[in-house]
Amino acid sequence: MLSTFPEEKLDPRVKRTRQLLEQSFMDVVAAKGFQSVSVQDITEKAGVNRATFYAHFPDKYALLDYSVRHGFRQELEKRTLNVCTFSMDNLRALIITVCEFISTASSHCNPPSPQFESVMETQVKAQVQELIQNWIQKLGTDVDPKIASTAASWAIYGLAMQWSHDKNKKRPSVEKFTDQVLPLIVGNLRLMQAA
Amino acid sequence: MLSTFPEEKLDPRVKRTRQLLEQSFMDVVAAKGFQSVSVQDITEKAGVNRATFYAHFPDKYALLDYSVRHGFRQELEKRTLNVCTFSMDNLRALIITVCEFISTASSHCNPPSPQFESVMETQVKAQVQELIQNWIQKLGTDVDPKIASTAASWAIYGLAMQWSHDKNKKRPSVEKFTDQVLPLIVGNLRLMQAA
DNA sequence: GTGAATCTGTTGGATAAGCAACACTGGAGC
DNA sequence: GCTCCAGTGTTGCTTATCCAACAGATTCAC
Repeated sequence: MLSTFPEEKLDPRVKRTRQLLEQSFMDVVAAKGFQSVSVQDITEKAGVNRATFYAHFPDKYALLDYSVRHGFRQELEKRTLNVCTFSMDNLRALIITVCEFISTASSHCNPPSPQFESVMETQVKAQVQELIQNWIQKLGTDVDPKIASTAASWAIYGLAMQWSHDKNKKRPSVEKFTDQVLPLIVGNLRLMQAA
Repeated sequence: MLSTFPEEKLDPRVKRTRQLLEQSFMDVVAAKGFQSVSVQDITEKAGVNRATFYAHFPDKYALLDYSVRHGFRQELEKRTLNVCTFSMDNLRALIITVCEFISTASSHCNPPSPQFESVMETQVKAQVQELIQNWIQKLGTDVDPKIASTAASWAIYGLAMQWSHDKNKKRPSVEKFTDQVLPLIVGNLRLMQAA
């Protein structure tokens, strides 16, 4: 469930440590790129013991996973998309969120890394799919939630990816782009009646 | 000694906790003033257990003490005044530092509190005195370091206080004010030959 | 005044984080 | 090939922090 948060009633020390590691991770990845970053770099900058890192994550890939998942979830929370039902506005907001997240996230990894991009794709798509599936289920239509949400999440991610990697100086704003592709996604969902 | 820092080789957890408490303390004092702030307010905002607070400070007054002392020391470090010898420029920088510290610090306590002002006066004067005494000793003049530094620190604090509480719209800039009072302080020190 | 509520310090036991070692791996330079 | 070096995981023990509970103290409403 996307709306359940097992990390709310957590030992403050744990929350603190994860937050320090996450922040440090983003900083140091922005500075050196993901590949050349070591666990030592991360823990040193975070002021956290290296052994403590391994008590939380098996390796730096797990931290990458966690950071992306957590970061995107926070973006959803910011716009309360994690606790809402389907509407045209919410779908629109979701697409914008994905576009902006991909755009800022990939610019925060220098040099860019395939690992990084891959993890981002997996995590973001999974959460988008889960969210949309939840929307559909609450609507109670005859559309298969699993199928439709999968199609939509892939489509959204693909489009967002294309937009965020568009180097053309005439690239439309997120809002313009989203309004352009919105009908397409709705078509995927076949939920016109609920808009 | 002002240039010794017993808090450098400290358990990271201790450093972290103090920093969290200090930051939280400043935030919450800015919001509610010093008097009406409770230890609970501070620890809650800091995400630190209340029992941990008492492991570091006997009460909120001790934290006030620590915060002011530490805050002013950091301002000195920023300008490397803690590791230098006497010069006209350094004395000038010191006076400016005191003016600005008093000014910003008292504006960060709403409503203003006599307790707060009193602690600030004690801590700042003590550090200024210690620093100037150190300067004089390294010069090796025939001026009594203790006497001269005491006079100077009181004078500087008094002047800085007057400047920072000056509500007149024609109040001079810190630099102008400092240049105006600088000869006066140098007179106190009788160190003209070293300028 | 009386009770309710809130804040204060303090305690004992549970748990996370720190630290200093260790053996191991993989790459760089020679 | 070889050594050297830097990074990786892992471990046993120490220490700081958390937590729930406690008995006063203070404040406030009534």
